[in-house]
Amino acid sequence: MEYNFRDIEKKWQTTWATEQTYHVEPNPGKPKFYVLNMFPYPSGAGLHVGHPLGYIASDIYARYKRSQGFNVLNPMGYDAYGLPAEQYAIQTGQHPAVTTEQNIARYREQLDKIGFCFDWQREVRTCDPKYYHWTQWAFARMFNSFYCNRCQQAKPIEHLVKRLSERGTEGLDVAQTEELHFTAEEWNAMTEAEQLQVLMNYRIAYLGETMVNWCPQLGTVLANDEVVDGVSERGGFPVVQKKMKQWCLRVSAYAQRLLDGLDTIDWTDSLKETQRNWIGRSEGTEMQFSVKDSDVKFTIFTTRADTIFGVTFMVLAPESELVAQLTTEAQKAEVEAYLEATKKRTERERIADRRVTGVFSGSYAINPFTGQEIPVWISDYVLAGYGTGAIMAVPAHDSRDYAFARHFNLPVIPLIEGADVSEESFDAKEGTVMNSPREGVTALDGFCLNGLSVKEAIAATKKFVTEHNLGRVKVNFRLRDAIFSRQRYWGEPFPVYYKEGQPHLIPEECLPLELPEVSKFLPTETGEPPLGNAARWAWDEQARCVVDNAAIDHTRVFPLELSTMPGFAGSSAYYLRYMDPQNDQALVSTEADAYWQQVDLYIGGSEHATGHLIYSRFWNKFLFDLGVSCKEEPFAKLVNQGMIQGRSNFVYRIKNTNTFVSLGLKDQYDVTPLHVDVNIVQNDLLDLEAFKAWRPEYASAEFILEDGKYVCGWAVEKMSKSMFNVVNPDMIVEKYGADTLRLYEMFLGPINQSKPWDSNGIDGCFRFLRKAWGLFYPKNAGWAVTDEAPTRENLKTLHKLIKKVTEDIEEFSYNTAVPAFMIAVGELAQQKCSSRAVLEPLVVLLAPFAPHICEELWHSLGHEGTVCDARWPEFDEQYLKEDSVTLSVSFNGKTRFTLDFAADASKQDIEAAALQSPQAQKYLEGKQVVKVIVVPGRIVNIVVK
RNA sequence: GCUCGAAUGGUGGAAUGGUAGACACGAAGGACUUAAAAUCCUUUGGCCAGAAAUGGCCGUGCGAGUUCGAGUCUCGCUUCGAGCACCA
Repeated sequence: MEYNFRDIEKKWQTTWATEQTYHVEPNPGKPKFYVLNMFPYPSGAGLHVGHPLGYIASDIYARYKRSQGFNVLNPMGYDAYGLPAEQYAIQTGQHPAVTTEQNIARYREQLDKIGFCFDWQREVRTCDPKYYHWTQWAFARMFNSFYCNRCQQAKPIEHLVKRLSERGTEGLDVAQTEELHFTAEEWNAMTEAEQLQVLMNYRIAYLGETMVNWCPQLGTVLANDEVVDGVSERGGFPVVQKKMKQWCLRVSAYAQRLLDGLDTIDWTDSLKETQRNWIGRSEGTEMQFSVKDSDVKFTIFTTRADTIFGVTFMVLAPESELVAQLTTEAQKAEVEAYLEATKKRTERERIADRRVTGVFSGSYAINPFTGQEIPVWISDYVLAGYGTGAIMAVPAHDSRDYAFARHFNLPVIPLIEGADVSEESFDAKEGTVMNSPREGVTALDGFCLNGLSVKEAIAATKKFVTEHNLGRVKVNFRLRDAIFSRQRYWGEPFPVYYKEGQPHLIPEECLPLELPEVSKFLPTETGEPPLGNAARWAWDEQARCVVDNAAIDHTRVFPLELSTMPGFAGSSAYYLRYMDPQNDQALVSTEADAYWQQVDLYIGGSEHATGHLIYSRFWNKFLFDLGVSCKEEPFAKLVNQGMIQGRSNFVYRIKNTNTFVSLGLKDQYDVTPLHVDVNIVQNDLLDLEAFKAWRPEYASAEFILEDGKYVCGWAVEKMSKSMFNVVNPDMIVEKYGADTLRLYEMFLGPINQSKPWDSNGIDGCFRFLRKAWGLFYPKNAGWAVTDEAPTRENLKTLHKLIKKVTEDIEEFSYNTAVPAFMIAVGELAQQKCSSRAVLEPLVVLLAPFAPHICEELWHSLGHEGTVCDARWPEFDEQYLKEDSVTLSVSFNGKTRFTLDFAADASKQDIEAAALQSPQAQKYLEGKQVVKVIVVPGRIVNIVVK
């Protein structure tokens, strides 16, 4: 019987769907295993062969775990909010919900064809009100929480309110936007609106006036990770800095926990490193400087407190509030001109053009250690958002300060013995300190660092600064709070309305607050976000429902928030929702969460390292603090699948003709390489007829062939329509079947490695499946499996395979597991094995990789149910033992010949036999044996002189 | 600039410090066939010697080192990829 993959795959996909084979429920009697893929954004282009790579890898693992007796949760859903659908809506007027729905249907159809064991009953969509109910709910909880630094935990805002009313900010150690100081009396004297305003300083979800990345073309703000090289990640439009009132999430409060948590999870080092970079912990010192002839004092942050004696100027960020305070009358005009000029430069220009710019403020700071006067400058190389927005500049030991000092002719004082600072600064934190203080300079309390190493000097300075109350030791993080508003339509609405200028939450029981219909998806004439076009977008506080805008009276009916949430909102806790997707009382029930706990295996791309993977860790930690999630980290193990790149093909057209020349001959002509659709090229040979039919202008094409063939050139590029190198999984499935596609995607290379899609090798996987099928249904014969006892050889092949496949799956080394199957099937075919005792375990082993064919064979073997529930075979060491072993014999490390020994031969026996073997005599002639190394089972190395 | 990772035939890629190139593709030759497709068999890192069996030498980006023995470990480079980047 032929291997008819079309019938087989259709049959089992239908059966799995109708019988809900992969639906799971918590089962306390069984250990759980939670496998998760990063859910896709359903784009209009559909899936290409790169998308399923991770899904197949996790599907194999899920099926394997199920076979091992685990209750496996393997859900799938859609990250359905996003810019492309909205941009498309703006262009076509099509409602994003409609296009999203269509795209999802297409994705589902494509996914179904590949035979995944997803539990579709648990599907979630971020744009579904039943889903975003809980996104809004989490936001509301963040709004109503603050972060206590002392207990390192989020707490209800009422606790803070109570404390403020009792003791004010005295001794308060909480995460905050800026350090406020007031007494209990002052707090109690505030109006409600004033109190609410103050609380914004502490809330985990807060409305903050911050510099944001504003993208005029997209009409929205973007998060830092959505801006790449100064342009928007989506669309590549310019991004400018703009001060706006925005919802923010106080992610920075969790910086230390986000950093520490990395040590507890099984992620790749490179990904952890990326997150460590992004969090950017830096331990340093804050020091206070007073200003000459002024009451103003300001604080700077430095990691090199030891260089205090080398400070020759101070620098303020242009946006710093100190600029106004420190600019003298004489410098005012110049400073203002400079501020104006910097404002105009976009971030991109600043990155592209790093010329040194700056202006003198006119003021002088006083070095607290020496009393020396130091000029205060303003320059955009100092960032307002990091540290205190002010620095002490030590040109001798900081390259940026050095560049600035050289440009404006400021003095450079070297502080490290032997450091040559005539050409460049000496930035390394090493060497022996000198000039600290210089001769003739007296330092406060006789403080002296000379002769110490840099490390010692840093420690000594920190101690001194703390003791003399000149500042404090401080840890700074680069991680910024996440900007959480987007001026877009297609996103989760905020459950917020504005009363007396202050945001108020709509009550939790009124959630979800559904996204309203709008007349158009563009910003309003007055520049408000698209939700400003909604006619019915106001909150009636008494009726507790959404009403027409016309009803707004600011006493009972109030306007609702017009921004929506960003893309990462919906994807931050979806793994929790999968545990309990239908629950309308809670994001996830305590029971469901207690059973499924956390994701055991998460598979997805590393491009989310500083976006989704940070946000969802933050989000989950917050929910952990609330007691909603029982685990602090959401994803115990993470495997990054590599990107599948495109493999483009080229034809070479002779210039000004319609003649195409084959690759090998192209150098003889003046040619233009042109992309050609990879789907009409096979093994780099062009299908000439298909090419002529591909485009009208090629209908009359002529060819110069080599050996009667047209050979195309190729290159690895991004998979994209414009390169004509997109390979669609449905086409592969149509031609070879899903099982072949699955095997081939795994066979292509290590899962975590980026690699080009090359359809050339796919035949090998198809042939393998046909061969495997042939063991059960040989050609020109019926069913071949018998109850015959397996031979020792059969069992050896089988157990070798069990061992290899089990190990490979555990290590995600699928690309080596597939060849193991090929070898085993080859061996069994040669052995003419028909024994059920061997073939049945083979089916179970192969099932995770090629579920359809294995399901069919499993049923042919007379079983019910699904092959995934069959017990995973265990290997038995005894079958792997050999009667004899072949050892290679080498002389001075160079292998010369092999010898067979009994499996239990002793080292001495092996050594003696090797030395006495006739083959060895040739190499021993005239030589002296120095020593013999015997590694049992491996090698005999004879060292001769 | 800093951090992390990679480099092996024509191609994708295998190799607990122990016979480098598994397996697959491609290529060449052969069988079957009227023919083609499909299938099966053989060869396939390079160079040299030989009629052949076979034998020899060289080979894992480059240069050192450790070791009886290095693709694998250490150090120094080169190239490519990824992340961060005026973060004080």
